[in-house]
Amino acid sequence: MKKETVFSYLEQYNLSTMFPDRVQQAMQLETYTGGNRLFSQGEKSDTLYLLVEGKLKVSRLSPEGKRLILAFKSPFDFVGDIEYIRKSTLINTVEAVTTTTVIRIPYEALENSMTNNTEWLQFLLETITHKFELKSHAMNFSLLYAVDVRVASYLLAMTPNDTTLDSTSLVDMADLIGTSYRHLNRVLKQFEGQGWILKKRGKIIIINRDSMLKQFGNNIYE
Amino acid sequence: MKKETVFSYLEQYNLSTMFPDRVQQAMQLETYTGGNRLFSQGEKSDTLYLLVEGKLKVSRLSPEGKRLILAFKSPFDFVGDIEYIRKSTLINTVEAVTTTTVIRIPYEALENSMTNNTEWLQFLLETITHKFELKSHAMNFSLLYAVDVRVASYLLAMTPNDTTLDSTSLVDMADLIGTSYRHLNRVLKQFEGQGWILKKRGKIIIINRDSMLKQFGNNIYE
DNA sequence: ATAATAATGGGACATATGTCCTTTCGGTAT
DNA sequence: ATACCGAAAGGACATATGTCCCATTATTAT
Repeated sequence: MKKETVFSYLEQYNLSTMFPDRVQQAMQLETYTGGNRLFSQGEKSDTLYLLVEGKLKVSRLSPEGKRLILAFKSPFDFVGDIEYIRKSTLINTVEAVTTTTVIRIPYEALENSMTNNTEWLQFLLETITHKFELKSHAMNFSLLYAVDVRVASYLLAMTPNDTTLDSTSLVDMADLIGTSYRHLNRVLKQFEGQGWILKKRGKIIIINRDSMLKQFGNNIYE
Repeated sequence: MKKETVFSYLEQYNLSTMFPDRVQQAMQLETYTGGNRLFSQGEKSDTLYLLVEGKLKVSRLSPEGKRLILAFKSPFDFVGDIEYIRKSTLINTVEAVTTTTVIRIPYEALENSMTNNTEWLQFLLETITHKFELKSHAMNFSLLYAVDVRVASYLLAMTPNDTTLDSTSLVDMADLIGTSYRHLNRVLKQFEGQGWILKKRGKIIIINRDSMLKQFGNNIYE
């Protein structure tokens, strides 16, 4: 793999012209291996993260100790942006799922040069608005549909090209969907009975995508 | 009641200096009586609304025809902001609950003068980030807690000072909480049995706020 | 290979919630 | 007052989902 730099990543996303040199110099690449935390909920926040390689898991522990997985993030997503704007402590816990590279952008570097940069503000606005819509959609979806629909939706969404879903523990999947591990298992068993999927030691293979789509309609993407 | 003007409302919220005269002149006050729609989901969007008097109900119909109530809005909330930024069609339906006054701000008026106004962009950013957090919180809440907790939370949140909740139809309340009318009734009955509330012709009177708080803890505000 | 251990799957039961439909109640017209 | 009507409440039942715990399968150490 070629040696990437902050600059080359920024170029890749057409962001290199938006940040003045001074700001770019404050950015640092950092790599986390699977399972490691970038930060934990409740901590003080001083860095904006731009995910450029790998996959992140955003979760949150309720006061009762129940874990909710709020999102999986893929490259070009930001984390820490909400906290940056609201100047609040970190709301969620974020950990690397696979080996992951992020660009760390200290809030401090942004405060001086960027708070009056309209291009940057517009960019942030679009980013966060998009996040809001995703969240809205997720919420509507989970209020509207029962677990089986959500499971199907998840499976279809996570395998746009491929047919095999791996590296996702079922426990995480349950926490993302917002159900219990037990019930997820029940639903998957049922899907297997329908001949839609195959379960094999954690991996799930979609063997009849069309039937699932037919059964659960177009709910996946709205 | 004194005759309010766009300007006087803007003053009231410290917004008068942010908008140049030209933009302020494009703004119009409009009043809707209870039950009337400001707009419906799917329509083309060309106006930003700033709610200054009254109460709005934001709802959405799923493809299957099930209605979700997404929020009640009170003065100083915006509607149409997401659509403004994303340049999308209207996502939700918004109607007046009580007699309601809004300031209509045509997107067109903003496009010329405001897209490079950093104060405005920062303001919007904060507004939408706040919306995101509210939505996040609502979603976590409904994934985490069962209907009874949500009902209690709703009751407590809607009566910060007062002890009586009226003018909210139970049907709407059910749709907001994300449950069926039938089940809401069941839960309210149970609350009545506990001596926490009294139901009387649609109105609900909280008669034992402390017990409810004790039972359902601090979940209401996080 | 065998035993020990951890991860995964599933049975049994309790409960929460939804659907459908009937009953009750308060208001209104006659 | 009586009869009627629509809204609100509630009964009965089916189903979805959660909890607890035991069985099964894979993984590791010996």
